[in-house]
Amino acid sequence: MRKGEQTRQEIIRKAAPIFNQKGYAGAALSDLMRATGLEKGGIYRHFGSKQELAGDAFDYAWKLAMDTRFEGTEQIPNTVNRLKQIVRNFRDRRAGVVPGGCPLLNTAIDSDDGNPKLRAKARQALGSWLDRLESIAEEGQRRGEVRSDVDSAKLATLIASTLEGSHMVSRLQRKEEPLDLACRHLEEYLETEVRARKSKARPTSHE
Amino acid sequence: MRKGEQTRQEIIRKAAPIFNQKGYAGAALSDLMRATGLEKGGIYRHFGSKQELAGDAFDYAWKLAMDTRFEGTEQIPNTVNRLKQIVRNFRDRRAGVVPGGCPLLNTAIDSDDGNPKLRAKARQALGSWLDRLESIAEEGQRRGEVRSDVDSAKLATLIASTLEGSHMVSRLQRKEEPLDLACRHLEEYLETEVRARKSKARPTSHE
DNA sequence: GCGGCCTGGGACCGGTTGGTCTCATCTACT
DNA sequence: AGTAGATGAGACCAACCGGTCCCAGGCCGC
Repeated sequence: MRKGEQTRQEIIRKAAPIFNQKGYAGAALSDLMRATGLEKGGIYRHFGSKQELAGDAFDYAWKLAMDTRFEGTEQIPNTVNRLKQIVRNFRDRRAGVVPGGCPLLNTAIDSDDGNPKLRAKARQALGSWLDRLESIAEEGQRRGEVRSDVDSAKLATLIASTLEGSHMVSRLQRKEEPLDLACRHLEEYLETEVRARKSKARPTSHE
Repeated sequence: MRKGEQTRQEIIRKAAPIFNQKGYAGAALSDLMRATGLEKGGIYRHFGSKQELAGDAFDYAWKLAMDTRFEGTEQIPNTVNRLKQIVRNFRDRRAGVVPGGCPLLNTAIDSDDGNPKLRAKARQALGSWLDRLESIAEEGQRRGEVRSDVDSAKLATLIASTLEGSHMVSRLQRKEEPLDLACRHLEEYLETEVRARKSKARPTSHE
């Protein structure tokens, strides 16, 4: 049972960039065969359908993206600084991740009309991302680092939306500026509208 | 020569939603045949290839989107108010436009890897949008309605990025909130960081 | 090291793809 | 009204689509 699972993972790894770049309909079995070096039968031994493989490939790509975006942020003590670092990670650590841009953005657009299974996965992925951002903001409120009048869920949505939108623009223009701009905008917003004013709140130790 | 052109436009009109919803690879000739009520030969009489039709369909969809987004804004005298109305239009006037969401967003993602012709069209479309926003901001600066330290090009990019990103999130979640949230965020930003303070500047007549 | 199961190759399948071509018909100009 | 050119139907095409299946060979537990 070992070798098979190994091959399965390898197929997912090799297939993920294909789906991420060409979309579900655009990624032909022949593309996946070339990328994996396997024949059709070899692939279909491990997956019931193209759809199933696409789903697993998305999960793989998204996990990688999430890990990268949150990498090295857990140990940042101040929650606002942590959010700022997550924003910066989104901008800076795009290398190493699955080629083709953000899997969430790609899959959301690709599956928006006519692929409910993949759409559900994208939706769930967005949810997991928002939840993580939201819980950081909530933690910040409990610790007095984030203003109490901030709506954590809305803040999370605003951050994700802004990053994804500017990511799309950056990719279309093939320049960093739009994404960089959005990051700086978010950082300033976090600093001026989210971070609690220094007051009677317990002194916050900076990063 | 008249009837032919008429049919051609009709094909574009009917094809645009198909391409916008299913993407280039996902839109099959058979889909276009069903939508137009024409046989393959009837379609190919007017277009040299699927690609050419897709290009024309995108142009049509984008023109419609732009017209809708700027509808009724030209006559707003104050440029900051005009920008705010454009933001609100993006949120409110999505009905009537080509189904499937923003053609720019869809085509940008769809063509990002492997369809240079469509990608160029998307890029150009983004450019035309940014230019229009930018020139409004510049007009505002000339008239003292927009702060002189605002970078018009960056402002345009920030607005477009934020709207597109939240539009994607709204479509994925199938709820208005994220887009509405982003709009309010942009409106507040325009009000507090872009609009010139009331000072010695000539008194601005409000909408 | 033997035996059985797991694995992957590749022929094969019906359907569909984007695209071409021919020809009857319809349109529009004179 | 006559006619020449514009138009659209639909048969046809090779290539390719996602998917199935069987069998030879490799892997692994005994």
